[in-house]
Amino acid sequence: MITIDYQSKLPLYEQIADRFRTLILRGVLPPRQQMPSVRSLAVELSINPNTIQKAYAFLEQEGYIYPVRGRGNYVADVTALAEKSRQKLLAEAEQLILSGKEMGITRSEYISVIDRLYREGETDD
Amino acid sequence: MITIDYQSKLPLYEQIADRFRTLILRGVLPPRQQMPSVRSLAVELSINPNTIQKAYAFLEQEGYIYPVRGRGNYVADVTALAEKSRQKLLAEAEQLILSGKEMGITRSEYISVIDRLYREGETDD
Amino acid sequence: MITIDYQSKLPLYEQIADRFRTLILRGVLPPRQQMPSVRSLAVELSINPNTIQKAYAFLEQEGYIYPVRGRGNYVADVTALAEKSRQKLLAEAEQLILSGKEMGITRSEYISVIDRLYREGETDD
Amino acid sequence: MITIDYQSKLPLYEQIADRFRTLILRGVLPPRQQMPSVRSLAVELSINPNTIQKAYAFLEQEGYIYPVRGRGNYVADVTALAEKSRQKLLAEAEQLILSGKEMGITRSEYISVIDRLYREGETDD
DNA sequence: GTGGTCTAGACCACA
DNA sequence: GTGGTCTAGACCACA
Repeated sequence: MITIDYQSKLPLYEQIADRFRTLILRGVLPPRQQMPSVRSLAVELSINPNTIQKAYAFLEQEGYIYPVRGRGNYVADVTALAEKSRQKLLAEAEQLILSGKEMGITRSEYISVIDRLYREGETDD
Repeated sequence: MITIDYQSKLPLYEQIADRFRTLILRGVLPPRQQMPSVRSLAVELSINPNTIQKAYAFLEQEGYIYPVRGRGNYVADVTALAEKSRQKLLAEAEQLILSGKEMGITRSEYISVIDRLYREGETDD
Repeated sequence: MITIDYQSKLPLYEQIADRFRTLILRGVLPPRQQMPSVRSLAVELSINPNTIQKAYAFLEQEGYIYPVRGRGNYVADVTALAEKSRQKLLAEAEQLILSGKEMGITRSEYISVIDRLYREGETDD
Repeated sequence: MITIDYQSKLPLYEQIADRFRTLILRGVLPPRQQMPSVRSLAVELSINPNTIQKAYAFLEQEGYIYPVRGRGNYVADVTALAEKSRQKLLAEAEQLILSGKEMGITRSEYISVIDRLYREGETDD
């Protein structure tokens, strides 16, 4: 479920938090589901429990999970967060596309990238 | 020409290198133009010459600038680098768009963003 | 393992990087082995940690070592680099031999040097 | 006769001295021939006369040229130097070949390089 | 404990 | 004046 890339420039705790954010936003981990315990995950990934703790602290602070005294952490209801995350992605894409425009990437190039990514038999639109 | 954001998580030398990369790729700093001297820029930005030095070392290593003994650093011919940078931007955009797709952003949403950014009287395509 | 020549014209960081390159290419430092920490090596060689840092930064950039967050630097798998290094040595030898030819060194002189160096009971060929 | 490579890591004065050493050792500039004047060469190469001066100072100190008060610099008789230079080249080649041996370059590889370089219709041996 | 960033400041080679 | 190297030392993030 969680994989660590030791070559990555991202710190471990951020990699872990990122991964959980995605899993939660996509509903793979649904609301009210229990998160793996800090210790079990630390063992599973062979990393320091402090690092897991730090990732969970961020997730809690952002509203992705909530702790239950003596029982562990649980996935929160993230409907609001999902919308916020969507907006953030769109804003980032806009920035990137603008940079590309300045580097000479044309409208058609972007359109064809989008068409390619949205093809594959799906009808997201 | 160069501004420093002390709030940013990016190290100073990287901010400086990033900024110069953009200026060079966009042709604001054309090939063979002399770069500001390490010391003058250090004074101008009120940061340590070592930090400028480090930024310049990266730019040199990446092929954006070249040193001339006893005279300073000069902007290199970056046609090849520009193409590489374009590819990188497209790849990043692809990643971002894919994430957006997973978060429920539709094809039309992306298309309308692109249309908006490419309108403005220009005919890049 | 590492020695510094203060008479040399080569900067310290380059001497250190050179030495490690050799040790790694020859397999004395095998892949995945931990490198001495920046600080311990600085103490051992009585030079500034920044200088070691610089040497390590080069080695990393060249692919000889890789950093692991919070744990230190480790020797990379350098099979590809070894081949590249071999090619470089051959090219340098070619240049040198050509210069020698121009200075009147004969084919037999070179052959006898090679025979002497490759004798010693070994059968590299 | 002399070309400057501004990309080279070698300082200009060393490039110039190197080039003259080669020309003198090969007899292109024979003993007692006058060297180009410092000023004329500086103009021709568009570099600072101090740099030429420095190159000539090294050449004089090594015995390749000698100054005649009020008349300029002249090529010295370099028979002895040629032998010394030959020895140096052989020693360097030996070092390089040894390194190559350690990197797995075989005797045959070296032999074939030498054969290739000494073929070309010449009979240096 | 590990590396990464940065400052202040010195000293040097080169042109 | 130009960059390059190095020291001493501080401070920080990460594991």
